[in-house]
Amino acid sequence: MNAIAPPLPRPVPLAPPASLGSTEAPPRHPLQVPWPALLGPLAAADAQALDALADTRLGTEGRMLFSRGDAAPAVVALLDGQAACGWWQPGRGLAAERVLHAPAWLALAGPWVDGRHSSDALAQSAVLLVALPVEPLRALLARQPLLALRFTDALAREVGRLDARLHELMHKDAGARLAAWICAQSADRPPAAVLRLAERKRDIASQLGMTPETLSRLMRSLSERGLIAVSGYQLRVLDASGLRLLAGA
Amino acid sequence: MNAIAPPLPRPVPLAPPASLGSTEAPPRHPLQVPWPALLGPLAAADAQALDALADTRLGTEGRMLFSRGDAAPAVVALLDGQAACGWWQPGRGLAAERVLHAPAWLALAGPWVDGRHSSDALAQSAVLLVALPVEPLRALLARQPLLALRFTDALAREVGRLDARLHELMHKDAGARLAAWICAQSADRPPAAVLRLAERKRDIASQLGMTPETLSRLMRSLSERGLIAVSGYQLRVLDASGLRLLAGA
DNA sequence: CGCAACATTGAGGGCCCTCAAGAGGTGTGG
DNA sequence: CCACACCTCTTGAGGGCCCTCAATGTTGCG
Repeated sequence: MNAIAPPLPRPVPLAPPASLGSTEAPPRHPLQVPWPALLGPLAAADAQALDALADTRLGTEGRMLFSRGDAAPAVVALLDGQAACGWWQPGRGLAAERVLHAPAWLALAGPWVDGRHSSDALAQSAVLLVALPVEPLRALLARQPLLALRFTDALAREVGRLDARLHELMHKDAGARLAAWICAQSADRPPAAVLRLAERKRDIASQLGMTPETLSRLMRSLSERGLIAVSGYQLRVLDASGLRLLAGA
Repeated sequence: MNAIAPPLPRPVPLAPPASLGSTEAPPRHPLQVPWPALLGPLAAADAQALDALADTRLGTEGRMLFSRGDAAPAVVALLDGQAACGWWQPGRGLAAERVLHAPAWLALAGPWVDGRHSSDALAQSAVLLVALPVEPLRALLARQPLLALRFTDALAREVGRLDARLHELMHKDAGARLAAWICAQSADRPPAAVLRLAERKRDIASQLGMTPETLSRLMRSLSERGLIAVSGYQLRVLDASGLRLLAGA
């Protein structure tokens, strides 16, 4: 049928149901943190100052990193591995609202304003985290205004992303959201490149606000209409303009 | 039936269909800007520095304030009046994604990061705006780190609000969203106070991601079940705990 | 009064969720 | 090596939520 390549094993085979519960004491871990990837271009002195505050930690696959309502005394970034933020429902697992691949901010806004995490977060692989305690960070930013502006920019980007997702969720149907997502995924790639899905399909569906069943049906529909070719976790865009049309942009 | 008081006229009788198009040159308008309401506690010197950058403008009811994709050279706040941000659909009007009552930020993140507005904005009454050109603002914040932190906080609050809305939209049905909205509206009020809806019901519905018809039906349903009492634009909560239960929190 | 905009109410239907069953892949233990 | 457990995705059947379309009632204004 739509042969691309033999299907590959799934991206991150989720560990046995995450055992919520006690936070095992994580080992300290000296490391060179890639601040520019998180905050943009940075003065060397600023990077060193952040390093001085930084507290890096390891987490094992399947571990709960934090939960909604937990005290959030530090801004947290993901330096290595994969993690999902969303809503933990007992018996149903974590409904992912966003899946993060390092390097990325895991908790950027929550600690800043009300000191609470606003979602549950789960390690989907072994992860390496870095935490910046917010009070010392505030003090640092009060001395280094250019660094403060980098955080402003990062937060503004976050607002933009959330705004766009909210807009899509309110005004587009499931098919359009999927088409838009595929377009976004293949945006900065060669036209006919093979795209490898980096997350479980159920997580993709969850982030798009639909069920895995609906995602599967829509994938088949797009495939039958000749817009994409799918095989397991590999995907190729066959008709980019048709996809954009469907996406309603 | 559920008598509270005679219904009052609607909040903001929307002007004749907004004439998109040319931006009439708005008059300058000297004014004391209430920065603390927008940014939190501020040093007097910082407030004066902002005043020096501020460019206040008047807008008439029904005027388009900006459109999606427009260049956004300045951060904009609403100082007086009412405005709606959302999606302008030719022939269908503006689907409001958020309705703002002064004082509030109208465009806080967009100018910061990509210099584009991410939504359409419409004046729902006569409005008074204040614009802070982003480049001079950056320069100011680079000199006044405490002021930069105030912007960081404002952006972090914005992220929190968007995050919460996204979560509700993804996981709650229309009834739960309405119940949650009513709870939020009556949060900081005496228990049995009469609540006056400050926006058109179609805008409330739009912000909650539902149609006006669905909102109307749900209002009637809540009213028939004795949870609230509605009369026109007045609303009273009769069973707060029942509402919270319905809201799923 | 006539007109315009809004809200309400009803009828009908479509999108997408829920539930269930089956296929394919992986790791484990006998 | 095979059986088994367990996870994933897929596919189908059925139904509910909510949207669309249309008609009616109300309010405010010229």
